[in-house]
Amino acid sequence: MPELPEVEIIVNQLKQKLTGQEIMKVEILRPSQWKQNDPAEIPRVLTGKKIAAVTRRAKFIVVDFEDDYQLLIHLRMTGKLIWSEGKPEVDKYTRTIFFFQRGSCLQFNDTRALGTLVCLDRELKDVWKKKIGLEPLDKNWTIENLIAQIKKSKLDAKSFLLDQSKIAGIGNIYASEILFRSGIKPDRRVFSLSETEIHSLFKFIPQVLQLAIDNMGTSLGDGASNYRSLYNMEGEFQKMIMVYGREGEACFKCGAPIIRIKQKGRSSYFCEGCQN
DNA sequence: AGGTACTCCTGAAGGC
DNA sequence: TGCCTTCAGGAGTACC
Repeated sequence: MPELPEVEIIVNQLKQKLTGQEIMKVEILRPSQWKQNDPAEIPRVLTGKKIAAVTRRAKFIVVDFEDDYQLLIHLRMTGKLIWSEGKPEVDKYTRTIFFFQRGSCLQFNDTRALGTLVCLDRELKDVWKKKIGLEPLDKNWTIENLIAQIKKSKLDAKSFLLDQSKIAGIGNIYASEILFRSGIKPDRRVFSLSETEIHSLFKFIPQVLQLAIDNMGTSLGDGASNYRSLYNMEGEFQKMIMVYGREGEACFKCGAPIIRIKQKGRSSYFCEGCQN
């Protein structure tokens, strides 16, 4: 499942390929994944548009066009972007294909089809960004901003980390990994955290995410949800996972069995010995 | 307005 | 073997 590190890697690769490119054709094989738009209109709207920039905000891939239109791609669970210099290798999970100059193309594949694509006009572009919280790898990641978010929340630590309106980009894998390294149990209410614990979060949130980027992301799980880069490369960070998916196995730090609990229908993994 | 439950979707895995 | 149910997850929506 792509989270901030995986999306960051894909965006950095997309920048190289897409900046300055012009869309020649769009083929939509699964219209339902285009939100807020009439999918039938999309090929006409996007054809001829030139790409000015590709960026990331939270887990969104943001494609800005020279005419101020904006394309948002969210990979959710199983979305993948695949680059081809020639003809695309279409399979049953190919949902939309973007064709560019010189015969290259970008395929959006998505097994579970939960990913979303949105085309926004000049009025709607960037409006959605107001709902997104702090970017852990940006300049606005300060202890003051984090404390401000924590003080007004009644959420438990795990739900807090997953809430994109508070902190941007963390998903289920990195939430458990961050809390383990911070020594905080996932069901702790954030307002009960000590100053030291808040400082741990402040430090480990960007540290874990950056470490995952440096290790090319996390490729975990079954074939369908397994992350791959734009060029179909696996990540390495799964080798550095401490708790996620390790229920019943021994904690690498203290040897106690890793515990799994459910919070809001999602699994959280932690070590009872190492997290308070 | 912050927090919660439900919904979308499909392959894998488990039960009988 | 095969059919059935359950599970996995992010985020938008409706609702309190």
